[in-house]
Amino acid sequence: MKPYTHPPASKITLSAVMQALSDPCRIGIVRALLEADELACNEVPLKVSKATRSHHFAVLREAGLVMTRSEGTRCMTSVRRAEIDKRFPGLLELVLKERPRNPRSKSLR
Amino acid sequence: MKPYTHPPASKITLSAVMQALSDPCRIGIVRALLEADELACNEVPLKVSKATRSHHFAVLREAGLVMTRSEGTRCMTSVRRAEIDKRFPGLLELVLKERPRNPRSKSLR
DNA sequence: ATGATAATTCGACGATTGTCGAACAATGGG
DNA sequence: CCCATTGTTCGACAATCGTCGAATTATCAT
Repeated sequence: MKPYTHPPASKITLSAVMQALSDPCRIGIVRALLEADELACNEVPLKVSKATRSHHFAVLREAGLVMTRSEGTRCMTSVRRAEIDKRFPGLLELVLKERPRNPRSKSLR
Repeated sequence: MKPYTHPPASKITLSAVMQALSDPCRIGIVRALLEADELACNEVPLKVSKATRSHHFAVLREAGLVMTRSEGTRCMTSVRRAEIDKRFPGLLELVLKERPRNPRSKSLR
């Protein structure tokens, strides 16, 4: 099993969070997580390899935006909603409101 | 003189804005601008060269966060507050609330 | 045990980024 | 007209980033 590490809420910085959300792919991940509450890496529709997917999840995790617990062979990830809402009120609403620019594309980027 | 170009509000994307704010230096610029309403590049206290400073302002401008008008030899820059507030409500408040982390102070509150 | 499934780790790669000094351009003041 | 002030632009550089395939680890089901 993997010992996922998550920074404490007090260590989460605005710039790190912004950096994590600077990639449209990761914005899509966070939005999907917000809408589904909890998802395995697998279940987020992305057009990237699983290596890249894993990388994006790690970036979000290290920025403090998401929390991952491993369940069997899957890794269930969810947004640290309460903590983020408390520290950066309104931020997650921005992500939720952001609709993909291209109405043609169902999966993000 | 240079014709500063600014993207229309409709072209401003969340990821571009996040990317622009992913640098602590640029977060500092935006906060200073929010507090002062309008500033010349010169007047923002930064520890970087003027070339880098100019670069940061360009990034913020191209992301749609700020607006620059040239007045004499100075370039006066301000946050596009109304447009950003409308498109990304709450975002600028996050920047304003973010206090620079002082390593000396244990608990802010 | 064997195999299937899920995710991480490991190079590697091109692209982008933040930084700088130096050169350049535009303006206003004597 | 010269010159100081203010920004921009131009390489250049190291560092980081997003991406991938391949190898690896971990877990579950048979």
